[in-house]
Amino acid sequence: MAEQTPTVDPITLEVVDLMARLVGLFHREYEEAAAARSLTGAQAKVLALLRRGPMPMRHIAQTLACEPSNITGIVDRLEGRGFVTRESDPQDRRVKLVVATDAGRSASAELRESLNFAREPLAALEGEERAQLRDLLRRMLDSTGAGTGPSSGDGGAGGAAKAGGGTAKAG
Amino acid sequence: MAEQTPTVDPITLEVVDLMARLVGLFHREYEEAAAARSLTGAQAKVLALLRRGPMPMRHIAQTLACEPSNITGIVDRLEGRGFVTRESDPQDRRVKLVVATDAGRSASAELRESLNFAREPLAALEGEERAQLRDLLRRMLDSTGAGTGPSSGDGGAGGAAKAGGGTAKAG
DNA sequence: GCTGAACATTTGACAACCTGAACCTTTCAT
DNA sequence: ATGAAAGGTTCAGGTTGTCAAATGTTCAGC
Repeated sequence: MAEQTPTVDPITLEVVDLMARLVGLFHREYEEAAAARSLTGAQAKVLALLRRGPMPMRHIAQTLACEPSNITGIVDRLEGRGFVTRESDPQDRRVKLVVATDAGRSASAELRESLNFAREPLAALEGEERAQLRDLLRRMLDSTGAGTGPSSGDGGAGGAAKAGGGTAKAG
Repeated sequence: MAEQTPTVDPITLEVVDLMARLVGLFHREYEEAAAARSLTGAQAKVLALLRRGPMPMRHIAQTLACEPSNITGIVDRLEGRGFVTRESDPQDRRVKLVVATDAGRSASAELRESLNFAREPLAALEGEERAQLRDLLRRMLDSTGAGTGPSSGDGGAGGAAKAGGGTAKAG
């Protein structure tokens, strides 16, 4: 906090700007792909998380950066459609493990494969450039220690964060 | 559908994965920064769009990829807090131009500057590497024709897309 | 000039997402 | 055994988003 950065590197600013547009693109693609399978974005994210195996609700909430009470509803709807089931953890009966059903797994897999995001914009780069990009991104992410865990797997379009009723009080 | 792409370039896959994590990070940061100023993500996005000048509601809806009726509500709340005003376009009285007030402009500017995302992960890169990253991202985005227009300016974290009631019918 | 199609915005109903506080059950330390 | 702590759920309340049906405005064609 002691450091004053009144004017940021102009290149940095532009990168942030590009990133914002990329985020927009990615987010849109993801929601559309989910909607095409009658899933909402949030439901798809949870389902994607479950591809690695059963997971306690609390862990889901942490990964998605939202309140646990929120997950309850999402899992309710997912369960109502037969995409997941709740099983209580024999180790700790407070915990409920959310498990993807076959339908859930295959829906998530389909969704992941339908994500054209990879092919479209990335096709504009040469092989070596892609490797360059990969290295740069990797270094950025490593620096933040933003590891959700093992990386490859979910195509989750990102965290949820505080937005709703709380701080923002409208007229 | 005719094209078979069973196995994508492994580097591409990894880039997509890294991108997804980055998108998540960015998204979260953006929402947090907005919440810190008592704004929701959607409100911040609209405000960011308005940094370039007044804009018809219809255009806002197009840029954010959502229904115009949705914008009505967001602008309502923004207006209720004195961040924007509605003025009818003298050229076409059907159109309402949304204009950011001084408060709105400065809130958006503050938000933009508070985005630590730039400093944190981007600090891990050298100056030249940042330029490299910028060029690569630029090429990716140009290829998709995802130009909202002149690029630099808004920090809008992206589109909205279908999520709600429509296709997803819960139990 | 008048009529009707097309457009921009709004309204209302409804579903999903999200937070925050209160509550229940289970676990664990004392 | 008792009480604090943790995992989930429920409930109330606000925001975002969709869709369908208004309302007001513009524009083409007659």
